[in-house]
Amino acid sequence: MTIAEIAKLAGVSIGTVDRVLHNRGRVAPRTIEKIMQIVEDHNYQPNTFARNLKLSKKFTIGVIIPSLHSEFGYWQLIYDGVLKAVKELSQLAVSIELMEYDRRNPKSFLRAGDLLFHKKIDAVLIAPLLPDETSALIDKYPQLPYAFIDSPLPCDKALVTVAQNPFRGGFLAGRMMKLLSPKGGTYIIIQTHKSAYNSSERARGFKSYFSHNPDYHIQEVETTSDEDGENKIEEMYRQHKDLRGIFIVNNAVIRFANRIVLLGRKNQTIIIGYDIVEQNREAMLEGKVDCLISQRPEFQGYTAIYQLYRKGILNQKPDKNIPIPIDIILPENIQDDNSYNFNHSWEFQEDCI
Amino acid sequence: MTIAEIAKLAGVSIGTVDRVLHNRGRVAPRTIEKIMQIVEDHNYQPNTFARNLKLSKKFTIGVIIPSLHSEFGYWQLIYDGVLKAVKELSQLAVSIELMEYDRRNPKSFLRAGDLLFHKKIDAVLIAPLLPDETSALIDKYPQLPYAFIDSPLPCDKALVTVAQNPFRGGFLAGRMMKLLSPKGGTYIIIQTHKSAYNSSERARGFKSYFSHNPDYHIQEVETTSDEDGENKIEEMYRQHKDLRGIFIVNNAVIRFANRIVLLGRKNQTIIIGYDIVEQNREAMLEGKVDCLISQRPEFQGYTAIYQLYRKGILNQKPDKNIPIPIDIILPENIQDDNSYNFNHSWEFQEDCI
DNA sequence: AAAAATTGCGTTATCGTTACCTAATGATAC
DNA sequence: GTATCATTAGGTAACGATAACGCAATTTTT
Repeated sequence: MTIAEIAKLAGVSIGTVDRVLHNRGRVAPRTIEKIMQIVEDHNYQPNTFARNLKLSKKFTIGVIIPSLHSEFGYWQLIYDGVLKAVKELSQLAVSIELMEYDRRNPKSFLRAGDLLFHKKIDAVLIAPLLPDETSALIDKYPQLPYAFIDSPLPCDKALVTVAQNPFRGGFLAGRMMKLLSPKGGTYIIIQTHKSAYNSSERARGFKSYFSHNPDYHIQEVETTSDEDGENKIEEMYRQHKDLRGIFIVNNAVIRFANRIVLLGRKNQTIIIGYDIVEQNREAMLEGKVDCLISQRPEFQGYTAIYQLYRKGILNQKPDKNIPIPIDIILPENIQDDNSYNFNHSWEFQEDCI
Repeated sequence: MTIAEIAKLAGVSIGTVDRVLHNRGRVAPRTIEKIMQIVEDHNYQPNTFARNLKLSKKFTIGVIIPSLHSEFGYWQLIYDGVLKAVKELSQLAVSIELMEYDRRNPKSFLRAGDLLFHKKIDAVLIAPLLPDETSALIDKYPQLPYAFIDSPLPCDKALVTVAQNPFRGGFLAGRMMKLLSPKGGTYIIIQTHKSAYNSSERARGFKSYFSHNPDYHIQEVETTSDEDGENKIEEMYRQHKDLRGIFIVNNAVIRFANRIVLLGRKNQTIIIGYDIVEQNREAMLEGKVDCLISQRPEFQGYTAIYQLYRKGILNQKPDKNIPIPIDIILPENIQDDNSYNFNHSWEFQEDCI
């Protein structure tokens, strides 16, 4: 079904049909009705190729995420996925503008946002780690479609949210802790970004798993400065002779693992953390970390870009939430981590008959 | 950069440029050279929208998979993902032709193939469960792009393979067995499709995990007819008093779980199987199954269609292998199974402050 | 009542690519 | 010297959607 066919059926010209379809007025009410009837009856869908050819629309997505080199390269992994998607979609007029910020410095976030909005942006991919500032930024530029990544923001300002359920992630970490350390004792949750939604929810999920189990005593530790956290760990070992496990709610697990190994306490301590960033992978291979929860950062970046593209170029309604599976990584399957990385792929050949 | 611009730079008409770009001859060697130089210098990429508008190409993907209602609905899940992708891509001229077969009947596979190829097909999505027949079919129609799904075929006839590494899956199942049943004893691997590549590789991976562990004795059981397998299980319990775990290498886990519960042996037996099909989900919620490995069937179908589309419509080179992550499902995280299903999504709101 | 503005609709050029149809030019054959 | 052919190249009509423009026929304003 094309505009010309609709025009023929309605006994008008394509110009009139076009004016009806785009609500550009200057059409008699009876004509509008007749045309809309035909459009609905035949379920007319505009030809995407013709439409985009004519409009020669450029679709630029602004990307606001923390510094790529921060957090042990976690954001670089997200950005890898973004780049992969953009590469695939470049011939469909999609491009990006990257703007990094320092998540410990709210002003840098607002600055990044303002800088970005001075460029021509058609959509925004944002990691809403700073809820208030993100809300403020969106209120300042409310007309654009926003995709949230890595972490949800409990509001309906997002077109799509690509993130893992942090509560469930923490809950599952609890289950793994119990499997890996069945005896019970004292267990510690470490948060380095207390105010972050993901952090506190993961901690809540972990506690929730043990809430009815009297054998497991859960302690929480918050840290601010860098050395602070490691020192608190030492203190905990002194206080709790039965300290058997540590759950770090983010990718900083390597910091604490190193200290625990240094203290000679690794043998008695199960360490569970987040994300297969390079240093964590090495730590796991060296036996310093027992379990990692992964949230597939490349996939998140890739998917978020595709959702915005579908909205912007294809005019489709994206899924409101894209839940990221909770991957359990153990030393036994970290070799499969290429499964989690778009840039490598395993070869079937070697295993084949 | 457009064809018109190239033509201007080369001092020829767009018709000539077009003839060069499509190798349609009738151009002087010197002109060809000049035009190709410009094309390379400016890295000319044809406009996808214009190209497809002009060609108004239809891209139909033939889908050959086992009956949707077989294997407890596993293939329906794959097909759900296929449908989701096709829905998104329908406005980009993508459509499918489904052809089901009975994997126990090689002839039905060949018949399905022949039926399919009588229709206008531009690409094929195929589950190569029958290696010889698949090879034969491809050799018969070698010019089309093929995507393999669910299971690899060790040959280079596929444009793209979307599948999980079955060896690693079995290996990880071994690890989970050890975690869930740390005592050791006799453990059984059950295969219902011995000749299937996935089945035998998963079994091999599981055995490999325990290959240097004298505490775990691994026995293999093959079954053909339906009741046969369940009866063999009974026999095994009689023979091995220390039978502590069963690994079923596919989604038929429910069959054996039911029998084991009936025998009153569930308490002493850890049961690990594959795939969150509806019956397995229920079985896990009822405590009949302890661990499932999932291979994200919806994602497989979705991704495979997208890869073929990228090749067919966008003329891009798809990734050769798309490895599917090995998901570990436990009763504690099966509630998150919506994470594995495109059709549901969790709401952040309920958990938010 | 004349001028101005509005309404309703048709016409047409354009986006970049493709494929076909001519039109030159030069070479060869008679 | 003309007819025939091959080679090389230019011209152009689609593909479908869009939006500017044009032109009557009305209605509103002065």
